[in-house]
Amino acid sequence: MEKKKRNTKTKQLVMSAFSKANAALCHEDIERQFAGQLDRVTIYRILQGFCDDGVLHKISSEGGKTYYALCHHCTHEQHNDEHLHFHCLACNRIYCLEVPAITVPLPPEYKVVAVSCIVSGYCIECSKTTNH
Amino acid sequence: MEKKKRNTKTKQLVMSAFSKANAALCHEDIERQFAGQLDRVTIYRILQGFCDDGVLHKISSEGGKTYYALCHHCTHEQHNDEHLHFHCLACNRIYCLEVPAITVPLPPEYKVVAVSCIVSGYCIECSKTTNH
DNA sequence: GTAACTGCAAAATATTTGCATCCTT
DNA sequence: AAGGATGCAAATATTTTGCAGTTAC
Repeated sequence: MEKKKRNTKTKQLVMSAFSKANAALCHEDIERQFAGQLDRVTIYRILQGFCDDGVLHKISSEGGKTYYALCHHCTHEQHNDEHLHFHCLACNRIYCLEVPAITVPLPPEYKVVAVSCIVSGYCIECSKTTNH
Repeated sequence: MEKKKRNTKTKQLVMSAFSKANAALCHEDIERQFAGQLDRVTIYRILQGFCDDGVLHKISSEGGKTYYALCHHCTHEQHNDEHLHFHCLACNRIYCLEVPAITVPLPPEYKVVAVSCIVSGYCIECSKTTNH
């Protein structure tokens, strides 16, 4: 039997950060944003809990850091993580790309379960304002 | 000016592990393989050094662990990390795929610098022997 | 001989666990 | 009231830094 989850003020705070951010956030981001307000350990647990609920999904950045992003297309049963992520090297934001999932041309003997993909470069806004 | 690197016995040991493995290895893998022989800190430094030299490249697995793999197509100047990696969920090996780099269909305003991609599933060997 | 490399100690970070208390339902 | 959630302390794990002794060149 699964634990019944509760809708606490603390969770709402964390969720609000994601709603506003419109980008993936890491533990450190949350901790900084709610410094003095939220305990470090609680944040770990809430982030993990949201992942278990299918509300957030984990993204391991190229640098090895773990980020979390809202799941817009995921359900509790099925994580739809096939979508790509973009990491802007200028503004350093990581967010989900709304492009169709890529298909990798592999020999048919392979059984593909998931594809995790991060494109890095310069996002639309940063391409305009910087000279990359 | 760049530091002159030396070809030490310790580095040769670590390199031999990669040559034999034919797969990506993490710090823990190396540490286990040479337990009592090599210092943990030395391994960290050698792995980082090999990356700086362009001999190894880093792979951040979906689980957030950092793996290292031999660069067969990379030079010191240019890391060719665009190639994909495969993570077998049965034998747990991570290795480079020899398939052409994927192209992600993004709006032209994006400037793409690199693509990091891990396909997970069941490799050819494990697809045969297990019933996935 | 010189400078890079190594190993040990220790510091700095990051993550997890236990438990008493608090708060949602 | 019951049980999940939180905060604090502490344990554990991971990575980095400093430094003295060692070794490749």
